[in-house]
Amino acid sequence: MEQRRNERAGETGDPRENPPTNGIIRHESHMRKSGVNRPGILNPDRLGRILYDVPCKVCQDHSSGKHYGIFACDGCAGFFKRSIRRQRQYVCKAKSEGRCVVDKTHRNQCRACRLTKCIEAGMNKDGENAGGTDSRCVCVCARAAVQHERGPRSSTLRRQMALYLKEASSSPAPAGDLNPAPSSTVLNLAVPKAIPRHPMMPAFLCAPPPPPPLPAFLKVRRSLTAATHYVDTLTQV
Amino acid sequence: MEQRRNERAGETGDPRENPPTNGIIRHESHMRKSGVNRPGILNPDRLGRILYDVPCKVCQDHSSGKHYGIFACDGCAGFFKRSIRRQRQYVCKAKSEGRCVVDKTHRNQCRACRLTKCIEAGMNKDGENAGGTDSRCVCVCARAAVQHERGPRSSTLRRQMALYLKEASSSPAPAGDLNPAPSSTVLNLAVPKAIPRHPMMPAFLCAPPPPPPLPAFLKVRRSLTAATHYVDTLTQV
DNA sequence: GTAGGTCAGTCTGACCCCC
DNA sequence: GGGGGTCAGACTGACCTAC
Ligand SMILES: [Zn+2]
Ligand SMILES: [Zn+2]
Ligand SMILES: [Zn+2]
Ligand SMILES: [Zn+2]
Repeated sequence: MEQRRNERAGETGDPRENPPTNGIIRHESHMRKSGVNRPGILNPDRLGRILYDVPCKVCQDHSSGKHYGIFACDGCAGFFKRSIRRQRQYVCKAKSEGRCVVDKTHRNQCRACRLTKCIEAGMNKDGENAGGTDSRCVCVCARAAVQHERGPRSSTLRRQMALYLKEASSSPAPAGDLNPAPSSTVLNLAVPKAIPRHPMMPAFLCAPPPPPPLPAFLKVRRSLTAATHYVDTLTQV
Repeated sequence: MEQRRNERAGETGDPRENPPTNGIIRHESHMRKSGVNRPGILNPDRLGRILYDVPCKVCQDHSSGKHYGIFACDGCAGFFKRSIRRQRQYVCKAKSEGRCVVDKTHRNQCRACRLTKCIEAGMNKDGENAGGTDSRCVCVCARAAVQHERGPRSSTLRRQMALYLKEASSSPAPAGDLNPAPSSTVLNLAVPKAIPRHPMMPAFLCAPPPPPPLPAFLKVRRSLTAATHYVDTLTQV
C-alpha cells in the first residue's frame, strides 16, 4: 500500500500573514495564562530593548542589539538560532533561485534566502569575529558545530517539578491499572535510568519512550520545543 | 511610547519546509496521545480515501475527492475552508504580482495566489454549481456568505465535559483563594449567562472574558481553533 | 548586553465523524 | 461522498532569565 505521507516535503510554520494579535493583547494573555505565574512579564526596565534607530542588517526591521555578531532583530536572531540548532536545510523555490527579497515584509517568504542573507550579513554562531565577508559555512557544512544548549531554565524545571509532585500526590493512579505506584515514579525523577540522554538534558526529562505512566509534565501544554531539540540532537549525533 | 507590536503585519503558520513527520509516526503519536482515546484512528475502511489518479485541480497533488465543487487535495480544501471562514485577505508579495506558481511544492509560498487559484479552479463555497468559469467572488466580495459552522462535535463536547467534571470533582480549589467554589462553576455550565454568543456556539464554551475562574477545558490543549472562529465571527458580524 | 529559553498565536494537512 | 471538525506538528517573534 502506498504511504502517502512519506511523500511530503515542504514548509511548515508561521509565515505570518496574520501574526499573533498585538502586544497589548499578548500582555494580557500572559497575565491570565493558565496556572503559571510568570515573574516579570513586560518588565518596565526592559522596554527600551528595541533600538529604533539601528536596523537589522538582515531585514532592516528595528534591531534589538547584536545577535551572533551583527545588529539584528529578534525575528532574524531567532530564525538563525533555530536554523543552526536544528540544522535546517532550506531550498529556495523561486524561479530566480536564491534571489528572493529579504526585508521585513518578505523575510518569511523564503527561508533559504533568509538564512543565506543572515550568513552573508555576517551572522556567526560564535557571536564574534563576524564581519560579513568569509563567515560562511555556519549552517551547511560540518564546521557548523551546533551551539551549546543549556536545557530548560531552572525556573522551568522548578515549575514542572512542582506541577508533577502536585499531580503525583493528588491523583492516586493515573487511569490504568498496570501502572507502578506514583511514589516510585517520583523517585525515578532523582534516579535517572540508563536511558541514553543529551548531556544538557536533565535526566528526568528524558521520557522512557515506551512505558505508559508518563509523568504529566512531559506533555506540557504544547511547548515541547526544547525537548524536541534534544531528541533531534540525540538522533543526529 | 511606541507600541512596537502594533506595527507587525505578515504571515504566520506552517509553510512547510519541514512538515510533520510522516503518517506512521503520526499514527503512533495518536495512540499514545495524552488522555483522549480517539476511536478509529487510521480506520482501515478509509485508507482508500486518496484518489491517486485524480489530481487536485489547484495544486496537482493527489486529490481526495471533490471539495467545494472541484477535485482537490485535503490541503487545498482545508486552506480554502479556513480562508473563507475567517475571511482572510491575502496579499501577493512577489514582484510578479499575482503570478506565483501554485503546485504541490509551491502552494504554501503565496497564500494570495493559492486562494486565487482555488477560486479560478472553480472552488465554490456552496460546493455545487461550480465549473471553473464565472464562479468568482467567493471570498472577496459580499457574496461570500461564510459557510455555516457547526460548532464542536458532540463527541468533543462530551469529552471536554467529562474532563471538566473530573477536574472539578478532584481538585478542591484551582489555586487562588478568591475563586468561587468549583461546584458553583459546574452549575454555570448548565446555566449560560447573558454572554453574547454565536448561535452555533454551545453556551458553556463561551468563556466569560475577564473572570479568573476559567473552566479548565477552555484552555484545552491548544486547539481552541473552533472557539477562535466563533470569536472572529462574533466581532465581525 | 547577548546567548539561550519560553510560549502564545497561527497555519497546515491528514484523518475523523456524520448526514 | 463530501461537509465540517480535530489536532499533532511546525514556525515565528516578543519577551524573559542568566551568564
Ligand atoms: Zn531582521
Ligand atoms: Zn529564495
Ligand atoms: Zn491541492
Ligand atoms: Zn503570489
